[in-house]
Amino acid sequence: MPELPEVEVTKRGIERDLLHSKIKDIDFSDKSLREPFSPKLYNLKNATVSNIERRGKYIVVTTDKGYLLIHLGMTGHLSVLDGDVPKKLHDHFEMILSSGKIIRYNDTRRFGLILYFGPDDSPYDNRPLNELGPEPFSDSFNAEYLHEKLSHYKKSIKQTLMDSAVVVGVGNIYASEVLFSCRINPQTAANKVSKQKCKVLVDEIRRILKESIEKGGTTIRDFQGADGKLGYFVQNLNVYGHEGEKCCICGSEIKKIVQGQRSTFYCPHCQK
DNA sequence: AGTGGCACCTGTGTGC
DNA sequence: TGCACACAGGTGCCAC
Repeated sequence: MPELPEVEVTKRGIERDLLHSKIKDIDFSDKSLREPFSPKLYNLKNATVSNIERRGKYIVVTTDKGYLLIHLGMTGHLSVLDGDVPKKLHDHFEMILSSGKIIRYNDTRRFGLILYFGPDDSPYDNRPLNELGPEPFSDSFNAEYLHEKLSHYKKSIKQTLMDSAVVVGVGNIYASEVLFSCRINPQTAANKVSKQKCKVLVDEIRRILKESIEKGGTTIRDFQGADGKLGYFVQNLNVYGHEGEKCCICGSEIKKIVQGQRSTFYCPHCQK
């Protein structure tokens, strides 16, 4: 489901109900996500939420009794619900707020991650957050940085853009879309991408992610914001999922290839 | 240090 | 209709 825009939309969706509110109770299932749920999560009972941030594809909830780190994996989803909504299949975690609302986490494939960090143990100082590359919207993500970083990688630019040590938040959909916008062939070796192209990459990554956030993210199968709304950026996808269709620029056929066990979509004519 | 392959898990669509 | 298989928005670990 979620790349950076979808996580940002989710974060904004829970913010109004969760920020400055009190967590009355915590509940989680006995099935584990990427890691098992820790009983320490109960430390968040009666905690007051002071901050909610997105870092890469992670959501960090800060309280006076510790931190909650949430990753949505492939199929994770947070919703804000009224207290009397019954649990559904694959609901695995929830915070019951003193307002009566519930923040509930559903994750079909359980590739997500929910971790607790103590008040004196910032998640920013620990894995996985401390190994992440720069935020795409930050000043430290610029053409100079990207060009230097790419020089270390011989693998394809597409796979390299999806590497969270290089830049966070660009997943399988937006990697294809960004490279199409930049007219870069996804199979190009990362260390062969010119500094000029790096400048274009930085600009296009920012533009596309920003536009997607504004449209509520991309809904391919099941993504929805915390309010249940679907994402409309799917209408702006030019290549992802468009195998066999005509390129909107040149009219030639969009191809699908596999790189690192993930599908890549591109226009062989526009992206040389 | 970088890289490819695989693992984690469930649901859905396709082709035989 | 049933079955086998491929594939899906992510990430971490392993051996090379």
